[in-house]
Amino acid sequence: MVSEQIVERPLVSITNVIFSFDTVTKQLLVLLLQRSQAPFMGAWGLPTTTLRSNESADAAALRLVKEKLGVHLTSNQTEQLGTFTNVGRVPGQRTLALTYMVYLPVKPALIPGAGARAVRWFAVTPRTDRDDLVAGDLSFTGLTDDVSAADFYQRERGTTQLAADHALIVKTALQRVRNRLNYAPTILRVLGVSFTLKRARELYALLERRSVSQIDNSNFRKTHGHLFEQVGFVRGNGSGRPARVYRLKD
Amino acid sequence: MVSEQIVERPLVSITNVIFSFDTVTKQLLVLLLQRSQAPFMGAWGLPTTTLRSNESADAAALRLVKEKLGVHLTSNQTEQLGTFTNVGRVPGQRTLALTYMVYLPVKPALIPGAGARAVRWFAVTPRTDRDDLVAGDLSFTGLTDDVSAADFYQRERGTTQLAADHALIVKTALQRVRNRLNYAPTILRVLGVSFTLKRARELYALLERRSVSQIDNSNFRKTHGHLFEQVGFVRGNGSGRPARVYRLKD
DNA sequence: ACCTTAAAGGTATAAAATACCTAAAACAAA
DNA sequence: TTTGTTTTAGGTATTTTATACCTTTAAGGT
Repeated sequence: MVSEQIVERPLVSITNVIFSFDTVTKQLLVLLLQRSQAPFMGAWGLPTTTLRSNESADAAALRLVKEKLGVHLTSNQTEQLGTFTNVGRVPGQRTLALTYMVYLPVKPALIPGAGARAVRWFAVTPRTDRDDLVAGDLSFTGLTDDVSAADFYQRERGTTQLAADHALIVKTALQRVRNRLNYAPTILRVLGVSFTLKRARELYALLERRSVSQIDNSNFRKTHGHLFEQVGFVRGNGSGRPARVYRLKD
Repeated sequence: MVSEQIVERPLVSITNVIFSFDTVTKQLLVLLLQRSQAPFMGAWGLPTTTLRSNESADAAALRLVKEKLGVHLTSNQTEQLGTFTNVGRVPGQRTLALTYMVYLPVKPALIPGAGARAVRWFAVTPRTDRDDLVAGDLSFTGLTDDVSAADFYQRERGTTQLAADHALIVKTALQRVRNRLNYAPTILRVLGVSFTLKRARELYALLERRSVSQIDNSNFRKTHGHLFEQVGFVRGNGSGRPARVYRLKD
């Protein structure tokens, strides 16, 4: 456990892929901020902090959300994604990234804090062969689907790309989210603690790169119904019968 | 990325769950060693080393295998499992564990190295509600299936248990291995670069807690055949038609 | 020649997923 | 009260996939 040989200890950072949902435009969002410090000054990247001696990585991920967005979350709204340790991933000090996925049940107002020139929600925009992150005039190609992690670090990366290996981290996150859709769709937490099946189908459609109409209401209940449980009714949200409200089981 | 605030940096360790297979007894094995140093002196635990400044965590996991077993592996025989960061997981210095799963295609002879009083292969022994690790007179209860990670650190742990949170790590590894059986059964690498479908079914039976006869040969080909590709024939290994040899696709 | 074991194919049934449909419920607005 | 809208909640028919079970052949051993 504790090998007493002297090694220079790396800096341990926590990096979050924070997901939210825009109920108006029906877009899945990821939070990026524009760095105002070296390294990667001016570049857009994922929110990051440094692990403190008295907190677990999970706690640090929650603290990071609190600091950047003022939102207090509990641990079932985060999931460990992976640890990125490539030696050259950040210039200067050796830095490890312990990464987490965070599902925000609200879409809070954004105020650039310390270390950030700007902060924005980027819409996850699935293309046929990749995902893009789009916010108005700004756009990042998450990563082409078929590029392996090993290849990623070999590539030249331009100034119009995300800081460090954050494109790889986002790609990994989306992969994980898609894998889980059929047995543990925790991404649905971005819809709030409870949600209608309509909304759930919209999110599935987006991530599975198909249109909402391609996901049959009746069949969706049959195949995914066991993942949800009912909590009550919604207030009439317009015309038509109000949709029933569900939450994730377990 | 680099927050310049002064924090005490944790020790970053690499911990491996090394799997192998005994072709005679048809047992899935995990390597444990008995520690000869504090902390947890005398306790059995997973092989661990400290991350060096000039290597990635993946490289360190491979180095650890080389140091403990003298076997040189390449990166497609390891997979990141997760990072364990609970503040109290190790007494003394704050220590993070970056954990990997390693699939050994051979079962090398064991020599206790530095820091170890003994080293042994433990058979993964599935029970109805848990898995045990068994080596002759020694036995450890991996962990009861229904104990969550959060609960794990709350519990009192006796001296007859694995060091630190290694029981939790092993449990997590077995969970992962089982999840992947139907789409990416990398655990089959313990059978070597190539293997017969008979052997594959034996390993599936073990992990799915059923008998080999319950897994129909013909059906197994139909449902899992797409995961394998043929490489040739084996030499006659006894009586009967020699089994064809396959390897994992992709 | 005979035994053994895996390969390689088959069929019949069961279970799951999908396409498509109907009727009722619950509201808003005319 | 009637009409329109949208979801609920159920249905059936078809297709696909998984499972149980069986037969024949291949390729070795003795």
